[in-house]
Amino acid sequence: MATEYLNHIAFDSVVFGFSGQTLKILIMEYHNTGLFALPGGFVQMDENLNDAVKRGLKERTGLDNIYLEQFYTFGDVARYQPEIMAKIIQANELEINGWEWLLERFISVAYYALINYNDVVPQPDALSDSCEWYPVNELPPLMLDHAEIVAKALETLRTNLDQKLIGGNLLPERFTMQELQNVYEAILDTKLHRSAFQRKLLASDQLVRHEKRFTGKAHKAPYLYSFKPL
Amino acid sequence: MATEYLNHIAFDSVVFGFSGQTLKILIMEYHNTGLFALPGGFVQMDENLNDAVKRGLKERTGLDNIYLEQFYTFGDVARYQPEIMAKIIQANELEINGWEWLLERFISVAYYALINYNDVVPQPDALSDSCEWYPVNELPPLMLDHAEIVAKALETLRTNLDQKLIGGNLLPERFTMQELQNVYEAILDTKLHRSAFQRKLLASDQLVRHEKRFTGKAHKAPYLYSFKPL
DNA sequence: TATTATTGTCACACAATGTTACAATAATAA
DNA sequence: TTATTATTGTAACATTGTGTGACAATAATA
Repeated sequence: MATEYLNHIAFDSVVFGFSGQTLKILIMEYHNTGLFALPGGFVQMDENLNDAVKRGLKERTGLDNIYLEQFYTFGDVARYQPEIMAKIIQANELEINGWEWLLERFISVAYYALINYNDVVPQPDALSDSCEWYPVNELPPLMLDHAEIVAKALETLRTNLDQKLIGGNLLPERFTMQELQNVYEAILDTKLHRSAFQRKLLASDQLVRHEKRFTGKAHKAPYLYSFKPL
Repeated sequence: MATEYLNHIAFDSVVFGFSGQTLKILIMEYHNTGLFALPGGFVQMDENLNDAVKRGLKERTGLDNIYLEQFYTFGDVARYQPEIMAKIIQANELEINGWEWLLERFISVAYYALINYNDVVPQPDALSDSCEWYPVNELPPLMLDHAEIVAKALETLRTNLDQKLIGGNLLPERFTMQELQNVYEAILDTKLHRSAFQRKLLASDQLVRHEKRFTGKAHKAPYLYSFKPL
């Protein structure tokens, strides 16, 4: 059991979703410990690192084909705090035998994922009570260096926003220009000019225009768009 | 001896230098094997990952305070090829006892470094014949996935070129605009327009202008510049 | 003193973006 | 049926950034 994973290597994932007007991420809480953490996991002996992360996300979200990007590897000695892992193991009333490898030092490769909020019912794992969405600026205190990991994920997401077609992965297949702008504004944490935003995205040749969406409100109905397939 | 390093974790560094008109990187060759590799190393039990990389670079270049950036972590199963490590150990006539940990699977965290070519006399280590500069587009065949690592380093370097003050780290303290443009052209592998390049860099407010450099040639002498300290 | 090669800078064209304005339109109210 | 309201799609203009070419300044040589 313990020996099927590569020692000293872990991964953590920052799973972004968009709901209401805010950017959210998935956070897990361990049984009876008050400890909050990013969903993560370990790499099997015969498994590619990237595949391990996909497997972990599938377990938490049920989704395949998730947009996923590796962004940094955290390897400070300060993240070695065996007391915390011991606490988690004890809170689950597990025999410490067979779990000693969890008490050693880990280097963690961090990924971020972008998913459609509505496609997912977050699933906790055996060690955790819950796996829930939290707005990025209302996170509970996170264990180890997980707050730093989230900060770096956000930073990377922002700098990648214009290059990779990030916006669409956080929305349903079809969306209005206003909805897309809301996603950009939530990620960048700034207001954008409606006119310039629309012009820029239409000129970028990434979008397909579809039918209008009639919401019943007393104003012009917006077109729906989708991202062109690669 | 073997137990002082974290198992399964390695690092590789792509060390960039600039000489003549070309971008070069440091490549090592192992004794009696014909194997070429990036300089790398392992992480001690009580050492930060970033510090391990700095230590490794210090051994190869003699330099402290190197500009260093982590860019990706390589974790495919395909990079597990114990025959190759066994060949290196045997070629050095070492007892296999005590080196078994080298025959296991490794995940490698990759960094790139930017250094002033003239400050360095590359030093091989105990296992290697040489540590030498190679132009980036005239590399020997590299072992494992090291060619892929170099490709990704170059890609990252290019996208980071305008944001981080990369240009200066590859040159002496003071340089001419033409020299700086040569660095940019070597990194991007394109020709740039002299006038636009000069205007852009002067407008970027990163440079300080110093005295002129008189070379003895029959034309106007260029100003010397340096990057403003952070 | 004229010549040569290179540098620093300007001028113009064109593209991208910030900013404002306005017509089109879906539902409601008169 | 028509006016009203809120929002959308797009055009217009200003500002900024970059591609391109031209030109005067200048360090050494003929």
